[in-house]
Amino acid sequence: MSAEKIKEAAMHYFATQGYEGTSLSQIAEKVGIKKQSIYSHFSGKDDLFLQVLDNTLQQEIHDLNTKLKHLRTSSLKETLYQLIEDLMSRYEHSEHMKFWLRMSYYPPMHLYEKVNDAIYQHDAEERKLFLSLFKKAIDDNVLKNRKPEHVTIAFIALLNAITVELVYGGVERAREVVNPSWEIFWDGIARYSEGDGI
Amino acid sequence: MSAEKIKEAAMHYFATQGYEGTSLSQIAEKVGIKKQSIYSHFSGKDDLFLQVLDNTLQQEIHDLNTKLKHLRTSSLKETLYQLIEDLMSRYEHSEHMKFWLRMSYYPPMHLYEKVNDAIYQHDAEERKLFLSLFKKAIDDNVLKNRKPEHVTIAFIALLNAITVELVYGGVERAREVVNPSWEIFWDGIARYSEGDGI
DNA sequence: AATTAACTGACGACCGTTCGTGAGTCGAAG
DNA sequence: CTTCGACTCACGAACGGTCGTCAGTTAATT
Repeated sequence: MSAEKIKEAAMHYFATQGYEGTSLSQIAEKVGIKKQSIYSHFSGKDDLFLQVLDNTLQQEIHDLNTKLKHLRTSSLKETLYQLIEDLMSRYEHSEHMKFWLRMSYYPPMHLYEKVNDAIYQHDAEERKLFLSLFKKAIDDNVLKNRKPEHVTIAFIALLNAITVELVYGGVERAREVVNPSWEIFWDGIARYSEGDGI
Repeated sequence: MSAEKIKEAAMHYFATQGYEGTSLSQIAEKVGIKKQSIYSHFSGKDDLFLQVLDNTLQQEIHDLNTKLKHLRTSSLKETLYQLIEDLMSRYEHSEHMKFWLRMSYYPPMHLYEKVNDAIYQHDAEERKLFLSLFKKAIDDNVLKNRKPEHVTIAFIALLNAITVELVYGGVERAREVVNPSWEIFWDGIARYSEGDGI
């Protein structure tokens, strides 16, 4: 019960202020307890952090899976575009993702290995899902003659670019980047770039 | 003399551990002095940080300018590709850029406004330079019928995507992203996508 | 009676910062 | 050539705070 509230508060501050910039008293205050009481649920700051990290990883992979399941009937073009839209709305509404991002880029140094393992697991999962998407599209003759692995890499790069814009300009600024980048990307991969509507 | 060494050391730690994760004693130790001596040159941690930030901003803009000047005779395709290569080699060899990046993404909260001003200045300069590049290319009929502003945005997004990969996978991982992303990007903007060799 | 979760109190370590001091440099005055 | 004062730079000592952590206690629940 209270452990969940602690993890929520911790995630919020870790996401907005980083690991070093967040103190246990700050977390405790937000929950409404004293900082020493955190030790009733976690063995220390690192333990709390790693549990938050673990929760977030599972959440992220789960989100991605259900999202792709829902889009299985759509066209590739629509699926990809929806993934971009989804990225932005998730960033706007979920602290999970902000936390996940920040720790992907700049984890606390003394926990680097553990964080990296989690990231690697997530990235591999993500890559696998996208790859199957593009393989199918190539079989359906939708795409230019490219290796599906390369298209996957480029699409993830596009998502990363939008993500960066989210981090440092928020949703309104990311919006300005999406359309130009998306159009050029789609032009770059689609066999017929015009007149197939979205 | 010693102020320069302090700023160098500070930049290194700010870049690798963030503002909150860096202590003055750590910086002093690297220089070979005591932390109190830093106050002979700077009025405090914030002052030191802001001076490092300022140096870095100037360096970044200067670098970009000279780089573009050197490339003025090359074709657009080669120019853009060289800018990507340059991004990676600069990341590999210069601490300036690592510092700059980290503080762009996650500045210390109480200095947010000042950092943001610097970033805005840099981004505006960058956008201006790229824009003139693409405007000229459109006049030369090299590109598809797109607004130069949109191409600029998409190219900066591409650079950002590569930058992200640099941050969290280093140069070797970024290399894997560059070629697929670059080819698709160029296919997406160039009027004739084949046979103009680079 | 046993377990749990919150509390109070205190710990040493480190943080950024201030103050006063002393050693070194340099140019001008004697 | 020496002496003096001003200036620069690094120092030790110490400040009030905050950090993460540990130990022991209390009150409520099972």
